[in-house]
Amino acid sequence: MSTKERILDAAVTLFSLKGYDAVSVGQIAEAVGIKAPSLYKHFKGKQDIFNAILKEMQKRYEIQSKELQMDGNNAAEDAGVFTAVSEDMLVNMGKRLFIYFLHDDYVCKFRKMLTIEQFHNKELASLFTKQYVDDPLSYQSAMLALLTQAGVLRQEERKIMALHFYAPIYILLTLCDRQPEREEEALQLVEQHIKQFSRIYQKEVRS
Amino acid sequence: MSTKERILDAAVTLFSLKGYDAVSVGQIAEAVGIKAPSLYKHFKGKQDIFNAILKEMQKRYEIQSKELQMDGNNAAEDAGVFTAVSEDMLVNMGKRLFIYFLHDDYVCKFRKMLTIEQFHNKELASLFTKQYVDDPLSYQSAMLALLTQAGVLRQEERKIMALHFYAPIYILLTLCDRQPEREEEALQLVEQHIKQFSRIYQKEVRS
DNA sequence: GTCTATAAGAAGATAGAC
DNA sequence: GTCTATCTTCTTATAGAC
Repeated sequence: MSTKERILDAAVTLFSLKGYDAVSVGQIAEAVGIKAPSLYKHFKGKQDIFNAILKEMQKRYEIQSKELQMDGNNAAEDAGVFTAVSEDMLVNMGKRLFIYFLHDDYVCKFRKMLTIEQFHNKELASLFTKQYVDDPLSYQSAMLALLTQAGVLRQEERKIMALHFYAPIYILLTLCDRQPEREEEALQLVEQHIKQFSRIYQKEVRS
Repeated sequence: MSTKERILDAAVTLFSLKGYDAVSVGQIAEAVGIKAPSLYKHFKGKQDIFNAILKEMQKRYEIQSKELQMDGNNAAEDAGVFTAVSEDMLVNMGKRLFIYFLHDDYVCKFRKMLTIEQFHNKELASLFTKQYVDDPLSYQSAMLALLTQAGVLRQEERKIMALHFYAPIYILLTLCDRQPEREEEALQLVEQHIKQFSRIYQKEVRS
């Protein structure tokens, strides 16, 4: 790992814990194992480091989006076939999403950093909403629409259905960001949530 | 309004926008219309101002909790009577909760401040979770249990049911904190969400 | 690319006049 | 209770030696 990368890594770690303003260039340098002035050979300044993190993260996000969409298309194709096991499919999908978002080191730190900095300017606010609200909702919406068309789930408003699927996962994820000691509890709730979600949205079998 | 109160007001406004570390004592003083050293006649220091905001907000929260519980008990008693209009009752309750949380000036600023500072220490993390996750969930859970017992809603896991009711409201609330321009859209989604929530959780009338 | 030395400014906080 | 003046420390950033 190059020094430039190590600086970004140390910076995102500190920013995710204390926020941009509470972290000094000296602290970043110390975490890397160099002195503050050496850092200016790699970046123009503190803001430049922050921008580099943003740029790097957006690059990773785009790559990850494409991969997820591929998985999604596969999962969606599966949905048509395995109508019976749709609950397990949803549970696995949800848990996988949850664990990935929670345990991927860079993703996790970046999310915390954005959480702290989201009110700082409009671009950061938009970025947060895009990555953690709009994109997940539109992705889940598309997936759930396929399950509806396949006749597995009830015909309900798609967007709201996606909200019912994603919002509980989101609130539990942000809970874990804040209190990692409650991760096990949260993971169980995610599982329970999805099971109950598929139960209540299932097409009723006449009793 | 006393100078002490005006300092707290200016401080919470600035903290909710930029976070504790990005705000200087001088900026707070300027917002109040005094010079920085004058501020030290009212508070021991910057941290003391922050603590006072915290204390004040917890006082208000406890008062508000008691009031809400009273409303809740009333609403719950109503629930047994008006089984037919339970959907409207839920919609009104949800929208009222949403609008109160979103438009009460101090509540709103304090929530943003806590959002920014939640990772700073364990007490702030616990406080955030209590006020915006655990307490609302346990309150909603109690209310929904009464609707279940009254035979209006299906018998499902209470905690998850509360999560399905509250999580969408929570995610839309945090969206509005970040992007107030999307408030109208969010409010419509809240309404749609609750209507769909009561539809899918309703005891099925045999077709 | 790393270091030491250092500039230039802002920060939190105190002393003491009024 | 407010002010000016001041202290000390920390901050970002640069200059220049190695």
